[in-house]
Amino acid sequence: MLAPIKIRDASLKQIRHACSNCSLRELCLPVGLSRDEMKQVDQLVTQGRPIRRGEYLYRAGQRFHSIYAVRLGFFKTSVISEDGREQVTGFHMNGELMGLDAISTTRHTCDAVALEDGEICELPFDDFESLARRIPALQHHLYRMMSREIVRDHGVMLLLGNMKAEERIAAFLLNLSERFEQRGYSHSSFHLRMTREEIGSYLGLKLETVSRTLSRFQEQGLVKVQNRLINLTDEAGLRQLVSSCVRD
Amino acid sequence: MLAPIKIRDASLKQIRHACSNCSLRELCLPVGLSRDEMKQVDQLVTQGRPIRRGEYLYRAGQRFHSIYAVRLGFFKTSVISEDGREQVTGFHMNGELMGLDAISTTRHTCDAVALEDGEICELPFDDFESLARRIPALQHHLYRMMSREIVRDHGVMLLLGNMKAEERIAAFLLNLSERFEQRGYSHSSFHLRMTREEIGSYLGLKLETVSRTLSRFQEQGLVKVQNRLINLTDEAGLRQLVSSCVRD
DNA sequence: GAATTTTTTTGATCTAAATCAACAATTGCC
DNA sequence: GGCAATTGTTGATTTAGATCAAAAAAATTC
Repeated sequence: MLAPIKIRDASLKQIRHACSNCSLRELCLPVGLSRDEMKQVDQLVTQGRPIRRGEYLYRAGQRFHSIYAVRLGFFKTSVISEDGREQVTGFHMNGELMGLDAISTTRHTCDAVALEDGEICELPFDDFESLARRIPALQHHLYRMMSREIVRDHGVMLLLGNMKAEERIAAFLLNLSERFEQRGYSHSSFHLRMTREEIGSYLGLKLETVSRTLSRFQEQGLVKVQNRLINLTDEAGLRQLVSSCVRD
Repeated sequence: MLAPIKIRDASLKQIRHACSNCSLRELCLPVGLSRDEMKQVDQLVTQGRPIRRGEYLYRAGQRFHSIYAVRLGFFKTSVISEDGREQVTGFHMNGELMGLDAISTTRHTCDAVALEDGEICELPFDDFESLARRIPALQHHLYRMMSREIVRDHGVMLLLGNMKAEERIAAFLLNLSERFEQRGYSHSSFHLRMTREEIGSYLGLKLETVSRTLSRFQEQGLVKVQNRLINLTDEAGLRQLVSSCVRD
């Protein structure tokens, strides 16, 4: 969830635990599976496939067979409008699922491309579904993951519909920070895998605005920017930016 | 799907058929259930409850128990940011589900309110889930409905991130038109159930901009506007607006 | 059905972000 | 390691839509 809708997500820590050290981590499955059930899921989850930067997992219009779990790396998904405008719909890192949008039409509705070398897990959806019928926790888990995607999208809608450039970028940085931290990386220092243009496309801004805003943040001592390396030097300040503007 | 991502939805007509005349229409379940399965679903789907205009189905933060199927009427869902800004996340009419966002956290993440008197069906989610395990078509159907919501949200993201006011409003009118038509109402003449402000909140515009744009459309002969009654007098023109601006 | 409140329209002005432009820095490639 | 291509920065200018304001029209309430 990118924009600050106030809902506590108590389940995060739990999930992180469950994901830490088993072969199911790429599914982020909560604990509670029997040894036998685990084995069945394992069989479904094919060995992670290495993916090179720039490689597409799928493109809009292609037939849908599998959902994809990021095991490693950084991906972007985007939709292209009739007249060729790109809207980045998300950036995805390990433990996150892609392709859920395709279930409804049995065709992919967006493109998914790797922004750095990585590894992904392909989950044939038919198999997943029938296995889910036998393993309630698995069924429930997918409902939860899809629901989470909807919540995330609503957050982006709030951001796009209501926030101004500074707020959007602050929210974006804080969101990345949080997600890196959840994965055991530094929350205050991280590398952007995407271009300014891609950030802009996600946030509904032009790349110049993204660049300028980052520069301004730097002047204000909120962040330190060296190319794509970001240092959050005043997280509280950023947080304030997100939730304070346009107060009435 | 609001913005024109080019994916054909072949299943719509089929669904409409299935929904036409059975007690499951509020779930929009595709055919293929046995008589016995139907009966089980029927038991789950409580008798539709009448809802008055202004009544809330749920509010953000409340515990999640059920998803809601609109049987009749017109609803809006919206998220409120920390500092009180409202983002309308959707308008919902009969056959559509609300509350899917709540599955992930077991708390509702948005408000749902009736914009006119109507009738809704409450579906206790736990029961739904266990029934879904026994009825594959039901399980699959919920995955599809959730996926569809994700696709729709991506369309809104495209609209908010890339389109200008005129395009947004044209897309919005065409989307309503299509949905009314799918339900057997006129596609060219319909009544807006929401205020200009609510339209604006959904589309990321101020109410003045919505009003002005509608007036301009009227001058251009694209629509006829009488209060909330809308007459699409040049659908082709509207369609062109949506897909032609900012061509490069 | 008169009075109050809410919603809508329209005009004037302002402003945040887009656009246009030029150059600098990085990255990737032969 | 040098060269081309991509990506990023910064400045000047424009503009779409926001904001402010006021009045008109509808809807609601008593």
